[in-house]
Amino acid sequence: MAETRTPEPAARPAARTPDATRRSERSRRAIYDAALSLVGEVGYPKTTIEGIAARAGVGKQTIYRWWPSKAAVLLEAFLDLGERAAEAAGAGGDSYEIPDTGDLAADLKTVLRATVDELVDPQYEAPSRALTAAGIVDPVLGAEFVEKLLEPSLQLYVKRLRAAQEAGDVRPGIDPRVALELLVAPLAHRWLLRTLPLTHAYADAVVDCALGGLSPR
Amino acid sequence: MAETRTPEPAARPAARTPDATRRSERSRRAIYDAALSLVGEVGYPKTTIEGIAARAGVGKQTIYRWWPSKAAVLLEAFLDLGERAAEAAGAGGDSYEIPDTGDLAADLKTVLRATVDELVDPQYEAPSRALTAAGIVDPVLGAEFVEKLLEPSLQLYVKRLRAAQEAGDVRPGIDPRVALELLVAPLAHRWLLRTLPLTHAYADAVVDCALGGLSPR
Amino acid sequence: MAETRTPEPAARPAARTPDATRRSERSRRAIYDAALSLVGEVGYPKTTIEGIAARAGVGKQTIYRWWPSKAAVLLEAFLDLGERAAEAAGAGGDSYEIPDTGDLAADLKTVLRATVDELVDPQYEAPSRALTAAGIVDPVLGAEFVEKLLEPSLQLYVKRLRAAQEAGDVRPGIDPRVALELLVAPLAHRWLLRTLPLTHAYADAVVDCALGGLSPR
Amino acid sequence: MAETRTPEPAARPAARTPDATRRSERSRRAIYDAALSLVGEVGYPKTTIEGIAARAGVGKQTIYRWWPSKAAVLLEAFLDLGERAAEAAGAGGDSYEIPDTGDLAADLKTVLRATVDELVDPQYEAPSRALTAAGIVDPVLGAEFVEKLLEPSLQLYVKRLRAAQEAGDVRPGIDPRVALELLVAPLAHRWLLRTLPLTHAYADAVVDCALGGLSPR
DNA sequence: CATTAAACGAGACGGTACGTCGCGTCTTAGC
DNA sequence: GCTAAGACGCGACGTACCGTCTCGTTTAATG
Repeated sequence: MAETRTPEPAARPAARTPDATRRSERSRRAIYDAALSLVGEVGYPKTTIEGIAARAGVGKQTIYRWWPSKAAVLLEAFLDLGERAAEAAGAGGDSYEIPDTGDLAADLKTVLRATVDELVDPQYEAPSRALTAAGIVDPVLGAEFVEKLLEPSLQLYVKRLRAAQEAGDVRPGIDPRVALELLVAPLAHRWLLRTLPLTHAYADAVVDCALGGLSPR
Repeated sequence: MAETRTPEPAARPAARTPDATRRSERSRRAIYDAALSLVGEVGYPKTTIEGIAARAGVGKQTIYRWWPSKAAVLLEAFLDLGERAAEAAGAGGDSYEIPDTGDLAADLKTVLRATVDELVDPQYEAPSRALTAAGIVDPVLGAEFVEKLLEPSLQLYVKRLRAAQEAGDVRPGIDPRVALELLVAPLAHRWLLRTLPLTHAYADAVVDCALGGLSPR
Repeated sequence: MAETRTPEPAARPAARTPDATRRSERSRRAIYDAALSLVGEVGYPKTTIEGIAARAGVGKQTIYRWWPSKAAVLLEAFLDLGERAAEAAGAGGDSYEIPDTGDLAADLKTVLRATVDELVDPQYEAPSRALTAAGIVDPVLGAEFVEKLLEPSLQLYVKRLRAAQEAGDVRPGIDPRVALELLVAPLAHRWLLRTLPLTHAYADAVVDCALGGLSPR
Repeated sequence: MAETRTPEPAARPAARTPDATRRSERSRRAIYDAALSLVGEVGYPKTTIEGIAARAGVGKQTIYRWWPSKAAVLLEAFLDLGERAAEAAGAGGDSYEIPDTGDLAADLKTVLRATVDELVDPQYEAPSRALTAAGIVDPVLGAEFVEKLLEPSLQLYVKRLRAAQEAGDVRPGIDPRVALELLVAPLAHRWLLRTLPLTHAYADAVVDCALGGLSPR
C-alpha cells in the first residue's frame, strides 16, 4: 500500500506546474473510471498506474503530470464518484444532513444503519478499504483522506449532537466530538478489522449503549 | 501479494508443504530480526523480501518457503517479538490481565492510557500500522492479525466487563462485547485515521462518556 | 490486462513487436561491447544477461526487448565486430576475395593458413566457440549463424573453385560445394573437437591431399 | 551449455573419494536412463541435475558424488548406451571394423553411409549434439569425449587406410590421419552446422572427391 | 548374525540468475 | 504544449537450479 512516492522530493527544479486550463477533461474522466473499475476487479495492490493508463487509453505521463501517486488518483476518483452520486441524487443541496425528528436515538440509528449499508456495499467496499489502508500508512494521504472524505461527514454528527445538547437530549458536559466517536468508531472498527459482522442490529446496540451508558442509573 | 500462479486452484497437486521438522531455527530468528529492523529503518513499503533475505543472510527461497507474503513475515515477527517480550517480562503467567480494584472507571482508564502509550510508541507504530493496513486490504491476513494479535487483548476486556456486570457496575442488559468496542474503538479510530490527537485525556473522556452515557440521567 | 504467458505459442496475439525506430543506438553499442568483453574475460557460460546489462549500464529489459537469448546477443555483437573491422580495414569493398594468382594450391594454402591463424586467435576463440556450440544445439540460432557468418565466407571458395574449374585446374565433374567442404571441414573438425593441433602444416597437407586425391595416379 | 563446473577447484580438502565397491548399480542405471530420456524430451540445456535425480528417483547427492557435471553424466550415459547396443548386436567382438573387400571406395562408402544414418537417427541426435557442443566449449569434457567416443572410431579408418596404402590403393606419401579427416570431417561439418542436408549421396560424393582429388589427372 | 559405516532418498539451505512487471523519466509524433 | 505511445534505467518480484549440508534409512561387508 502507498508504494514509493517521490524518492527525491528535494531535487524538484521548478515545480513543473502544468497549465491546468489546457487539461483534458476527457482523460480525467477516463482515468477515474479506469482506476475505480480496476480496483474493483483486481484489488488495490494489483492496480497499477500502467494498468490505469492502458485501460483509460491515456499516456502514463498524463497521470504522472496531474497526480503524485496511485493513491491520490484513487482518492480523487472516489471523491468524484461521491460528487456525481450526490448530484444524481439531490438536485439541490450537495450535502446531506442528519435528520432531526426530535428523537435522537431513532435519528442516530437511521443514519448509522445507512452507514452500515454503505460500508458493506460491494461497489464501494474495495476502493474505500484500499484508500483507508493507504491513508493509515501514508500520513500525507491520510490527512487528505480525512479532510476531504471523512471530516465532512463527521461534522454532520457534531451539528446534530450539538442540537441535541441544546434540546436537553445530551448531557451538557459531553464534548460532541467525543460523543460522535463513541458512535461511529465501533462501526469503523468492525468494518476495518472484520472482528465481528457489521449489522443493523449492531448499529442499534451501539446507539443504545452510547446513549444509555454502561453504568447502571 | 501471495498470488502464486495456477489460475485453476483446483489443480494444485499437493500444496508442496515443506518439512517443518527440518526447518532452520537460526534462519527464522534472523528473518524476524531483519524484517523488524528494516521496517523500523526504511518503512514498510520500502522493506522488500529481497532486503530481508539479504540482511538476514538467507536465501530468498527460505522466506518464500515458509511465508506467503511480506506481511505474513512481519506479522509473525511481531508476534514473536511480543512473546519474547512477555517471556522476558513476566516470569510466571504469559498473559496480562486488566486490574480489578473495584473501581471500573479507574481500571479502564489505567488500561486505556497504557494502550495510548503503546500506540504512540515510535518503535511499534510503523510495523503495527503497516500490519493493520495490510490486514484491512487482505482478508486472510486480517483474520490472522485479529485472531492472534487483537482478539486476545479484547478478551481481557470482556472478562473484566463481565466481572463488573456481576458486581453491579455495568447494567445487566449490556453485551460486554459491544461495551468493549465502545471503549476501544474510539482510540483505534483516532490512531488509525489521525483525525485528532490521541492522549490520556481522550482516553479518560471516552471512559467517562461510555460509562455515563450521552443521555442525561 | 497484460496477460503475456500462454504456454501455447499459437495463441500469441501480435508478438509484442517493439518500435525499432525509437531504439537507442547508444544502448545497442554498449550491449555489444559488454557482451564481447565479458565473454572474453569470464567465458561464455559465466557471461549472464544480468552481467551484460550491468556492465553496459542498461536495464535487463532492454536486452530482452531486442534479443531472444544470450547467444543471439553475442551473435549480433560478433557480426557487428566483423562489420566494424571490415569498415576500418577496407576503405572500398566490404568483402574480401580469395586471391587468384593462377596457382590454385598456393592460393588455397594462403587462405587456409589465414583461417588457421584466425581460429587460434585467443581474442576470437572463446566467443566463436561459444557461438558455434550454441548453434549446434539450437537450430534457429544455428541457421542464423550459418547464414550470416559462415555462408558468406564459404561462397568465396565456391567462386574461386568455379574459376579454377573454368581454368582447367579442377576436374569438370566436381561440385565446387563438395570440394570446398573437403578443404574447410578438416580444419573446422580439428578446431572444434581438438583431436590434433591445428597448424599451417596441416592446412598445407589438407590442400595437397584434396587436390591430389588419395588414390595413386 | 557446459554450465559451471566446480568454481573453487583448489579448496578440495581430501578428494573425498567415495567407495566405489558399495555403489548402487540400480541408481546408476536409473540415472543413465533419466539423463538420456530427459535430453531427448526437453533438450540438453533444460535437462537439470535436479530433474535427472527426480526422474531417476535418486537423491541429488548421489549424482554429485559420482559425476562432476551434467555433461559428464550424459557422456557416461551415452557411452553406456553404446556398450549396451554393441553387446546386444555383436555377441563376440565388442568393436567393429571397417570392411576390407579390396574395393576401397566401396568400403568407405558403406561405412560413411552408415555414419550418416547414425548421425540422423533421432534417438542419438539430441544427446550427441549436446555432448559435442559441451565438449567444444569445455576442453576437459571435450578431451574425454574425443578419447572415449570419437578416437576409437577414427582409429578404424587409420587401420583401413593403412591397409589400403599397403595394397597400393592409396598414394604412399599420404598421412592416413589426414586422409581420414578428409573423409570424415565433411560429414561432421554438415551434421554439426546444418549447412546442407546430410545424405548418402553426399557421402558418396565425398569419397569420390577425396580419392580422385580435385585436380585433373 | 548382529554391528556398523557407507551410500542412499529426501530435501532445506545460501546463493545466482532467470525472465517479468511496474516504477517514474524521457523522447517522439500528432493534434 | 498537452497528449498517446512507449523505450529507457532501475529495482523487486517469485521461480528454478546450483552445489552443499544435514537428516533418517537401507544395505552390504565385517567382527
